[in-house]
Order: sequence, then C-alpha cells, then structure tokens
Amino acid sequence: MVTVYSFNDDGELLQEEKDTINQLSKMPLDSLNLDAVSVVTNIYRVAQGLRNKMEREVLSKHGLSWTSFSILYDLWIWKSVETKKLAELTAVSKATISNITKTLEKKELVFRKTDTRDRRITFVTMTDKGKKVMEELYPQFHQGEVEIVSSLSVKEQKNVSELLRRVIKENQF
Amino acid sequence: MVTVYSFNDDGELLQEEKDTINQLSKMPLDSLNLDAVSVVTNIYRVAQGLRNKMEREVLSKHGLSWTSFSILYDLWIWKSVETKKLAELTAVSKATISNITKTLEKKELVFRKTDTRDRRITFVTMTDKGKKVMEELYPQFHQGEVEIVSSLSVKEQKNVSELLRRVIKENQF
DNA sequence: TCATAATCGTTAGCTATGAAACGATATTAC
DNA sequence: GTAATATCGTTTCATAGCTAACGATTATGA
Repeated sequence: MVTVYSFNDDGELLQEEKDTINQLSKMPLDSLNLDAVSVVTNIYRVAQGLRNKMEREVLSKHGLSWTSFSILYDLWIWKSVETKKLAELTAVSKATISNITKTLEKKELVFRKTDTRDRRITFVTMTDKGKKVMEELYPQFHQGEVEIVSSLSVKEQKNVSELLRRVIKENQF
Repeated sequence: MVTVYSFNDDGELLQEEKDTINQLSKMPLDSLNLDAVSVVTNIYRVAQGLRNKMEREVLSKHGLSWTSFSILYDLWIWKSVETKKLAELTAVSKATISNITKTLEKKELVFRKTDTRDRRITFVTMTDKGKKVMEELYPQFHQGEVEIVSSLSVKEQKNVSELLRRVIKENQF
C-alpha cells in the first residue's frame, strides 16, 4: 500500500513532479487538478497509516494481518458465515478467503464445517480462543481509531465523514 | 485491502455490530466513538475504491499493480534512483523493491545497473518503453483521480485535504 | 595492515491476493 | 432419469509484501 505522489511540508506537490507531468504527459498545460491529487493522496496516506499502525501496535500481538482481523470481526458479529458470504462481506476473492481461513484455522481461531444439506457450502465459525482474541484486541483497535482522528473536532469528524460518504456513494465504492 | 465495519445506507454502523461490541468487548457501555469509526472507515473505503478503480480501469492495460505504477512514477520523476532510495520513497521494504523491479525489468519497463564506484549500490532506470507507458497511463490515472472526487466542490476538496493533512501531521503518517 | 563493522541488494520462507482451472455437488432441462 | 449446466470451495500459479539471513562490498579502527 503505497502512495504515488510526494508532497513538501506545506502539502504541495513537488516542483519536479509538476514539471515532469507538464512536460512529458500528453496533457494540456494547467490541466492538472492539484486539489483532486491532494484529496486522493491524503486519503490514501491516512488509510495506509491507519492500517500500518493497527498491524504494528495491535494486530501483531497475535500475528494477525488486517484482513485476518477483518474476517475475525465479521465472524465475531455474525457467529457463523459461509465462505462465499465472507468473500462478499470483505470484498476479496474466494481464493483469498480460502487461504486466510486456512491460516486462521491453523491458529485455532476459527474452524470450518461443511454444510450437511448442501455439501458445496462451507461454514466458518469462531472458536472460543478466537472470541477471547477479539475481546482482547477490539478495544485496542478502537482506541487506535480514536487516536488517529483525535486532532479533529467532533464537528470536523462529522464533516469529513459526510463528504467522504458522498464520494463513496457517487463512485459506488 | 479490506474494511472492518459494515454500514447501512444512512452511513450508520449496523445494529448487530453495536450490540456485539457493547456486549462482548470489555468496554464500558457508550464508550464506542461512532464518529471516529465512521471517519476512519470512510477514509479506508475511499482509498480501497481508488486503488481498485485504478488497477481495474487504468493499470491493468499494462498488467501493472498499484505499487509497480508508483515505482514507475518515481522513476519517471527522478530518472534514475538507487533501490535503497526507492524503498524510502515508496515506504516498502527493500526486499519488495527487489522483487518488483525484477518484475518491471522482465516487462522491459526499467533496467538495473550496478554503480561502478560502489558496487553495493544498484541504480534503477526507466527504459524508453517505460516512459511511453507512463506517458500513456498517467493522464488516465489523473483523470480517474479527478472523477473520484468530482462530487465535491473545489472548496470541499480543499477542506477535506486540509483536515486530512492535519491527521497526517499529528500521526506522522 | 588487516580484522571487524557497517552497508547494500538479493534470496528464502512465509502470508496475502487474484485469475483461472479443477473437483465435487446440486439444479435444471428435456 | 439422466445429461447438461450452475454453484461452491480449493488448488495452482503468478505477483506483492514482510522479516531475517546471506553474500558481496566498502568503511573503520587499532
């Protein structure tokens, strides 16, 4: 997870980048939308920082990746979920789900069980050990979320959320 | 790249999630900061959407991943870069840089050359083919960035950027 | 001088990720 | 009732990503 552009301390695109883009890409001069660049880069950078912080400060305690934690969270909420449904919930391929649940099973945090009526379907369920891990990690995870946005007032938080929600809706993300 | 929480159409955390969190995590009731959850999740979701959109609509034309493109971009701007410097610029491990530049070299988009004076150092340089690819892809990439935030006014874009810049600064992301 | 330490890139071994192929199972069509 | 089709999860093969170990090279220090 890597950002494309570089910025200086004032949040401005570096001059070298402006120069290269203007000179080498077949774009009309001044067609570069610096505000758009700034928005998407800052969003991406915060997302990356969020993920890194969590993996480093919280999830590493149990050797979990971001996606593993996300799947554990879903199982925590929904108790038992088909792998197909897990793939939809987390928006990763079923092959990835297959691999990750295999890893989680190795750690004894979840177990898989074939449906008795339709043997094509596999349910994934959290073990007691998995529940204990979530009960330990979730509060720390949430604490991390709070810390990250703590420099924004509640009003500003609501404001950012609202604007990003519009972006999500318009793009059907 | 996966989000943890689920929201309903109004941008609210699902009731099942609130219930589970309140009941099962050792957190005092009402200690869940829903605004913080909403901000970080929306940020993460936009970042994920951005990356997916680009990989699907732009980068796949040349079989490039987000990170490959990011490295190509850096080489486009800086012409020739040591692998060590590339690792710092993109904030991934030098092992990853080694693998990705190997792949890019296979595609004949870059080449590697050992420094003559200090043979421990390797410079990565973009080929003409690599330049052509960037000149083709970059305008499309930028177009994608503009599209994504097009539902926000310029004022709103500046606003979001400014607030996120504060988050980045405070967290040293 | 020449052994030790520091630096740099690659390799090894692991998980994550997706596309495509595959095998098992269930459903549909005729 | 059986052949064709659809569905589901896993496997395979590729890239991405990390840490740690390694090999080559350069710098240091006594």
